[in-house]
Amino acid sequence: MKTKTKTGAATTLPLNQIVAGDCIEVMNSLPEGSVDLIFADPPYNLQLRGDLHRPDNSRVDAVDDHWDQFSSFAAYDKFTRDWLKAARRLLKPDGAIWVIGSYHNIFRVGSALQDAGYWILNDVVWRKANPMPNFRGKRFTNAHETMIWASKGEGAKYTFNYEALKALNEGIQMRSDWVLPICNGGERLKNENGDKAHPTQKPESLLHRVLVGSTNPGDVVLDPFFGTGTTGAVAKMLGRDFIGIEREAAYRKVAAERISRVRPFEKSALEVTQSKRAEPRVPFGQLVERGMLRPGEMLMNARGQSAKVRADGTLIGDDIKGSIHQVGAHLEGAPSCNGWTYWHFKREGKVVPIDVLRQQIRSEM
Amino acid sequence: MKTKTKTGAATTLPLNQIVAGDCIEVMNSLPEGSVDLIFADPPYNLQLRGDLHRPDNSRVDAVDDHWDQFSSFAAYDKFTRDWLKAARRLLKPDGAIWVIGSYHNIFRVGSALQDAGYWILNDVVWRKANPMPNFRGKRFTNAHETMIWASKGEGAKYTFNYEALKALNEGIQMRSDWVLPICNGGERLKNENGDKAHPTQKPESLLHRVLVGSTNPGDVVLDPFFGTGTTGAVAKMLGRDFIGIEREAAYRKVAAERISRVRPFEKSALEVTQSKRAEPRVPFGQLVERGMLRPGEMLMNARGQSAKVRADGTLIGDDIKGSIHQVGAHLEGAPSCNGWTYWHFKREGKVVPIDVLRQQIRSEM
DNA sequence: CCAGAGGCTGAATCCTACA
DNA sequence: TTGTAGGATTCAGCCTCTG
Repeated sequence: MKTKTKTGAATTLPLNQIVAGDCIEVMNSLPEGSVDLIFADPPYNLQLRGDLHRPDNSRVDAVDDHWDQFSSFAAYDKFTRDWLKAARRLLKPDGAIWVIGSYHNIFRVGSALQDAGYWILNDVVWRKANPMPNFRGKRFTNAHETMIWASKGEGAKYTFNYEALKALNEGIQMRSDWVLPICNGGERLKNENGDKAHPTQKPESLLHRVLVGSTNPGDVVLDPFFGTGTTGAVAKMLGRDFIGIEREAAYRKVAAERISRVRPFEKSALEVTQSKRAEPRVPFGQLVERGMLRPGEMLMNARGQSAKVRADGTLIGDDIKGSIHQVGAHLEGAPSCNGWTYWHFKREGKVVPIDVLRQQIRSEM
Repeated sequence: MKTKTKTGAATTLPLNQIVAGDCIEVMNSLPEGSVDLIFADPPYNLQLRGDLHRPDNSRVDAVDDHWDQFSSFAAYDKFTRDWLKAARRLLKPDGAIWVIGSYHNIFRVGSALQDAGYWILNDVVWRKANPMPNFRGKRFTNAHETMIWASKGEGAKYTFNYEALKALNEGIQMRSDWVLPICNGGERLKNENGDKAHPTQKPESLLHRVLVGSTNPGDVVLDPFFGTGTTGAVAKMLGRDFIGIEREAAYRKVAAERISRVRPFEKSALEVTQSKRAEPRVPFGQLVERGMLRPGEMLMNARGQSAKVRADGTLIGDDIKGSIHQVGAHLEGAPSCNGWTYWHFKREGKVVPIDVLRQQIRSEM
């Protein structure tokens, strides 16, 4: 994939590769507006507690000193603003971002997202089916993490495969709280010592839902904090291209091996339940032009009211003329109306919705 | 209750009263370090655009009240910082605060809490059992709100009634996600016209859990955005003292009447029992997300017919696609079909019903 | 009196292609 | 760019009404 930029940034995307380096520098080297989705699991243990260090590495001693506390948050905020800015430059106009975090950092991230111009679409709670208990009994079991899903800005388009997510949820629209188990068992990557390879490896089920819901096959998904590469592994399974950025060589190695073992799902299984909005538009007038309905013929609604079809594909009722939608909305006193399901015609004694005729035309297209 | 202050602020706490006025001014007039718990439900700054209609064309009654209008994030942030500062002054050294919000405002609130020196103990998610759906199918159902629980500062003491909460939760450690119904039915307060008295009344079950968990009988609980007084009503029931602050006379009136009707300490029957469904619903799609079945894998029925699993948890057969139940019903020519027992998959040469996988998921929940 | 159908409603940043 | 118009879109709980 090649792209021209005026900034002199690299013109080639390192698709399905893990790039070594600092994510801000790497993102700034990639072409503007070239990525469909960013999934980010940023670090949050940046000196927020315990031994506090200022950016210049001098130690902060007073733990309850407001100024020092603020300065450490300030360092984290700067880091957050910087990578979010670089990420936003990379996104296509209709791209989107997901960021995951816990109460330590998610409020900083959410505020920075809004300040950077992103437009929050949902916050989604990952409700862990099997979290670690709070052993000391001093707080609630920390049983969830928070994800923020945002478009590039107010009014920007974004991908949302509503029907696919509804199908994943047995026909009920997907909610903002997702119950999924944490990553353990065979999915949890181990290093040579048998220790876990990464402290916060995310489950593939989480990424599956994110990618099915907010990308399409062939989309480019970038993860600036790649870690052990869950994003890349699931992207490969689902026929999406990924770009991973990771500073630590050890993580890159584990991730590369992991992804090389992934077998993509076959292409036909990636086709997903489509929305009706994706169907081609059929003007009602075509039904008249094609002789499926005759000018002068009467259509009926469920209440027995009727309107007459005119040669130009409009309807005329007692006191109104207009499109099938307009006349229906008028009769119902409603702000809008789907004329296709509202109006019916008679054939061989049966009352049939005109949508049947639209389906017939679509099947011939 | 009398308290000395060096600021010249009032020396008497208006216990079990609803104070009229701006919450910042009122809080600054009260003695420093005099309150055990603050529960705050501040304006969410929703920024709604046009009207929204349900698919049946009825109009959604939006929260368009003047008190939720802010000109910018900066204005909202200043408001937040100001009331959080006044609140912190009021808290005893071992006091704590709860703030509830949605993604529109909670990230601003959380950052401001941290910047003001509060120490976040947990974020707690209220998972609504019956949220309003997303009518246009453009986002996830907004099915939760977030509460932040914070102590006065790092290392500060706070009240946490671990055992009481564990008892409330049928002997299991209370988690950071609470499933509770929204406030409707007889609990929802109405005005003379029969309209809801307040657009965002919180359920008593929510406050019950907060107060049982983080206060003791006789503690002073302050609510700076009192509204119709859920905090006061539950505090009275539970033998805590409350202080309400509310600008709007209409809300104060409704709240005062409500609280006067409350009889303290009928401890039973308040907590809405967790509808612990014996058999929680498991969407078939979860088997795919969790890697128990691969997209592209074939399922078989008893007659040897098969269908292919897709990435969104639907099946595709020779001439039909849909849920496991729909495709099964189609193949049988039956009006319905239990796909869980109808479909089988192969593992290690054996043919196993997919219901085995559902049982596995349920055992982990 | 009970069962079932039908109506109403809830903190919501809720459309988009084409002229 | 902006305006117009096609037409797609909902879950759970409680209340009222009807048979």
